[in-house]
Amino acid sequence: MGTRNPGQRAGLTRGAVLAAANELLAERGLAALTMRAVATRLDVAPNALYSHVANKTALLDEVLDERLALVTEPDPDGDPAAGLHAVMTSTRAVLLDRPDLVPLYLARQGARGPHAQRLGEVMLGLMDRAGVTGGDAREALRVLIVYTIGFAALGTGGPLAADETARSFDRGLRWLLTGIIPG
Amino acid sequence: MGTRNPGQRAGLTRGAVLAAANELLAERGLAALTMRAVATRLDVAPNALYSHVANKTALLDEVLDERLALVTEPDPDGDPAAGLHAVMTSTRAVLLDRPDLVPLYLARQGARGPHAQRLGEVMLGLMDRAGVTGGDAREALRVLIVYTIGFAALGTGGPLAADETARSFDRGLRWLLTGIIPG
DNA sequence: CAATATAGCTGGACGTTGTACAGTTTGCCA
DNA sequence: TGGCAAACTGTACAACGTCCAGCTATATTG
Repeated sequence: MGTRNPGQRAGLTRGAVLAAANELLAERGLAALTMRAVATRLDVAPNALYSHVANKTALLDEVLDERLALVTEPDPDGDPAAGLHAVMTSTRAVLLDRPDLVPLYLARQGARGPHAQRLGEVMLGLMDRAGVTGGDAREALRVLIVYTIGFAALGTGGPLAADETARSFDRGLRWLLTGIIPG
Repeated sequence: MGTRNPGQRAGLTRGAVLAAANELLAERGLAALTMRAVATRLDVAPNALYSHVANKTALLDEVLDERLALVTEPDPDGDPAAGLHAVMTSTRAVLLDRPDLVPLYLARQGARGPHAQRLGEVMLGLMDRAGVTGGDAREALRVLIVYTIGFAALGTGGPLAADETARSFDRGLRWLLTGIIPG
């Protein structure tokens, strides 16, 4: 019953592999996210995954970017500072649901996937409407991203409780936004 | 010549193990920092390390904290904001010299060693002198640490050059400090 | 409809990692 | 001088990522 069917198609797809990886990550953490574990969950031999994913790094890259798809986009015509505030807050919340992921973003020096790119463009658009452009905008973008990812990384543990951490995040974020968009 | 002496004391010390780990990290990066590599460098069997270090995690913890000893302490009687600025700038520089280390700080949810603790107290002292106390001070401390470690993590790669990144860091840091210590 | 190519899967294996176990050797202290 | 604890060794194990060679069910072609 549960035994694998030698030489038979299991109907494995790239999406199924990704989904299994995500489930594993949510249920048992990053350390448990091994190729073998993903394969076991899909009732498949470990190397079968390599028909759909180049290697583990590539798999993680996709898990990473897929996560960012959950960030809610702000109203592009609303108040720019409020929009930026909303994006960063949402990003932090999304990352906080998978704390193990965050060190990976940093080890990879940030995300480069399509969803990450889209978010960056949205934020640049908001800044543009607030009169922050060119190099200044890119610098500010970097500051906001670093701050948010950093807080997601350090946000779960530590001596402060969750809501206190959320308040700290919010205060610092406002300080930054005030600096970026004065008045 | 290079052969090991079976059953003979090699004069290994905890400090030597730590030093070897640090060298390896500096010369070949985190991926090359394996127990076996450390042992080879000390001309010793891999498991000999376990007489001096509990396990690899403990070894890394000590490498991590040792690194923070290099952060220059500020004048405790100078201008508080300037002092905080100096500590964070120094911290970033120290971490930037071992970029591989930074994701580890984040994976461990911050540093807990004695040097990390000392730095925290110094910073709290500066804030106290600036009139920021209690929960406000702890929140501000967290914000500054997260920002600095985050920037060290994302500071090396990316589209901007090193000096541009340094300038971004400085701008954001000033925004935060202005928020923490107005006027 | 038959022959062939191909993509998806399998078993098995390799090299590397962290670390446990048991034994041997050494230096120190009673 | 006898013995003991600490330091070090060889050996081994489980788990990891990933490669290779085969088998097979499906898709493609004549």
